[in-house]
Amino acid sequence: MARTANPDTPAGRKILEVAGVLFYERGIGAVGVDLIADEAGTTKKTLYDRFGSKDALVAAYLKRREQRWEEFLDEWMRAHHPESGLDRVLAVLDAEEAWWAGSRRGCAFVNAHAELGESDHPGREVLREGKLRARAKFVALLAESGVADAETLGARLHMVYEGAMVNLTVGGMSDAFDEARETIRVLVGER
Amino acid sequence: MARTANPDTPAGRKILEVAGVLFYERGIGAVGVDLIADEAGTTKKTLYDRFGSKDALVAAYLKRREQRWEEFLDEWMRAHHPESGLDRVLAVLDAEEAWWAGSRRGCAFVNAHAELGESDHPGREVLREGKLRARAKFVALLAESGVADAETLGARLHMVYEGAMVNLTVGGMSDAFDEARETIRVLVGER
DNA sequence: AAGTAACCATACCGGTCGGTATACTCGCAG
DNA sequence: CTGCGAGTATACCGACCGGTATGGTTACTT
Repeated sequence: MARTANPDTPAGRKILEVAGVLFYERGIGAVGVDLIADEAGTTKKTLYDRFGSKDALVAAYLKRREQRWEEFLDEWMRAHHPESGLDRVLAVLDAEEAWWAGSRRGCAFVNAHAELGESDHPGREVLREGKLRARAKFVALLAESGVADAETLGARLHMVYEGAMVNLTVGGMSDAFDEARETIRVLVGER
Repeated sequence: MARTANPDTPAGRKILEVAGVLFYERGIGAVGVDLIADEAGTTKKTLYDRFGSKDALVAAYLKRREQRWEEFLDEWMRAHHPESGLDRVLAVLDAEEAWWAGSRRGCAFVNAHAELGESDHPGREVLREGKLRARAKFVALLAESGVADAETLGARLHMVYEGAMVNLTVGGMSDAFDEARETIRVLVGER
């Protein structure tokens, strides 16, 4: 008797894939489990057999989203192989712009935070971890390039990066990422 | 026959006040009109007589929130009367920290954007305008102090400010505002 | 041959959602 | 005294919500 079901089956993967699109595009609360099951060509029964609850599916969606973004970023870095510390940081912004590709929905984690709030939802910890990992990525890129005080500078650059996302999506400022890149140039001290 | 009712009545004001707390604290989708009516000591009938629909009430909530924040900020400025351009900008961050006062729910506009998405909701324009006004505030504070290129610098500082909100609330980074103030000092060029 | 994991199909549950309907009271202005 | 705007109280509506129940079909394993 499997107390915690294994979601890694063909139907389970399809459900997670469909949920990934629907949750992000329409919001977590706005998408019902019936719709996800239908859209995935399966049934609610199977969804609950694989994931146990909607909350667990949401948590799986967030984890998967984080994982997919990191894979995307790694591949972007491999394809564009920026060399200087500054270029490597700026490449993260380029990758993020490409990652969204026109969607105005913004950061999935910020959106999820708005819907999950201060509850004890299993997905909440994923959000916090995701932002900490994003910050750590900036710090690591700077440290690899031998930048002094990478910790402090990385935190500042990450903050600019997060602000650009908000300004682009909520504020509709289409040049937010250009501004962010310029701001980062200033903070890194390029002249 | 009033096609668009006037919400500015005792019951209407009470409903808007209660909705302001509930929508922010629990999220727009998570709060039903029945709850708002109950909590306001009135009835759903009155709510619909005043506002016409939940969407309209949400839009009114967002407008009111924007207005209250600007009043709060003005009063904060009057009470603390910072003088230098830098101090005036930093005071906005101080005010924002005081404005939240411990809540981890984050920016009401960012949260609303997550729930309203790309629909044609009447509240969406309020969000975009709100962020533009926030940016304009930074620009104005710098321009008043005779800073050169206030437009560019103001946009950058505003971006840092928005990033700090995200990192504090979603990332749980409790020192986000301290980092933002330091980053702003660097960008303004204080030494 | 028996067991089991994975899956599909359908029906059902209690609860909540946004929104409407009906009918009544009160205070005030013409 | 009549009309009306503002308000209360309650009942109702169809739709949808997350979650469960029942039952049957494959296919692979032991």
